Amino acid sequence: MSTKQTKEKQTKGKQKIEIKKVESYGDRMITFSKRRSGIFKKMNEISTLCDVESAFLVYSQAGKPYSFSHPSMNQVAIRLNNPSRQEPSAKDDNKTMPLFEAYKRKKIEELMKIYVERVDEFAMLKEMENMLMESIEEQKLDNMWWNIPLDGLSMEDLELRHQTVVELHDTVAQSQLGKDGGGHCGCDGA
Amino acid sequence: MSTKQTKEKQTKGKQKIEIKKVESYGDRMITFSKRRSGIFKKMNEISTLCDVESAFLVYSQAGKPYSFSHPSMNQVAIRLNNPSRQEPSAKDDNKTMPLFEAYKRKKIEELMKIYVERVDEFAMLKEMENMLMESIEEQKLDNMWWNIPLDGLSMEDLELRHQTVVELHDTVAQSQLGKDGGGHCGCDGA
DNA sequence: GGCTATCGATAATT
DNA sequence: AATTATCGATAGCC
Repeated sequence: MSTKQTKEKQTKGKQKIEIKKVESYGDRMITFSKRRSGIFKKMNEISTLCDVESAFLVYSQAGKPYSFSHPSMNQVAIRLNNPSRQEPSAKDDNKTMPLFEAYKRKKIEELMKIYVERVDEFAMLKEMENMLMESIEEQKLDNMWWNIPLDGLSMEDLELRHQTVVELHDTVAQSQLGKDGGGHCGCDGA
Repeated sequence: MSTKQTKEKQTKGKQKIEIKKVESYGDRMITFSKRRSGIFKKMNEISTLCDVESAFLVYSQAGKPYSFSHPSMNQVAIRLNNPSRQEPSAKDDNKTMPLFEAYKRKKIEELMKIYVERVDEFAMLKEMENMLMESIEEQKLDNMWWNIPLDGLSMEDLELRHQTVVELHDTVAQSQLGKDGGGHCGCDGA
């Protein structure tokens, strides 16, 4: 490596930046992507080095959740599917959306509550629940997912949850029709 | 760079380490403390630079939680979703709760993934779907609310959807069970 | 908790 | 996405 001569730098390298919102949408996405990776890596490192459980969540403006958790490394970045179409903030960056979103979520929460109650009446739910809990015993969830408040849930989350309820409902209903009802509730203990 | 060591360095500086559990308890605590600070800082930076919500949670082995969450509109959403604790003051210390909710939500994401898979394994969904469609054909299932993008929805639309869902499930429940909901399982805790 | 040398992360550039 | 040069984070020490 002795081609000294004109040591013109190819790049300025990393320059110091002010910590404030990156105005350019494209640059912001690039920064987000890179730093997200960096934080994932650091999360993994601190979890391993220090033998601790850790979780890291980022919600993009679109409500798209990225998450990391160490004890279950199988999913470094859970990405619930995204319509991936128009971007809400390429030019428009005001803060009215969050408020509206929050209000919508509240409404949806009410909706889900009633919805789930209806499904709950099918009563075979417990069977599913048991199967579920077996599958994820390590998670030690003391709350059923449908009892957990939906604050901040993205539309994608909601749709997925709803879809699951529908599927569950379908399955339960079929089992009741095709065979015996087995109409015991048994929804007591966790 | 060059392999000359004429000058005595005061320290060896940062040395490369293998990413595995730090065996010494004291060192592990130091590493934990330092890196935790570093991650907090990076979380704050990515939140500011990229205008996203973020949360970071670590449970030490002793079960002590350390958490970070970027403020901003998260508070608003939480408050809207918890009418019982509504307060105009933004000084509230409920920073931890949203974080816990976020952590739970992340767990739920994992759970849901497995859950959906399990339910899917039952594989009789399609058939039931058809029956469902027949039962409530008049409800126009192809307009089910979860298929409609909620972006520009008005509150009136939401109410309408809400009502539709309730009616839909009443109908389904009655057609399958021949009875309206009177008592249910008591699974719906707080 | 602070310091220093070095490693690792990343802004700028291709 | 890949490279480079620099900045920022931190291992080792006190």
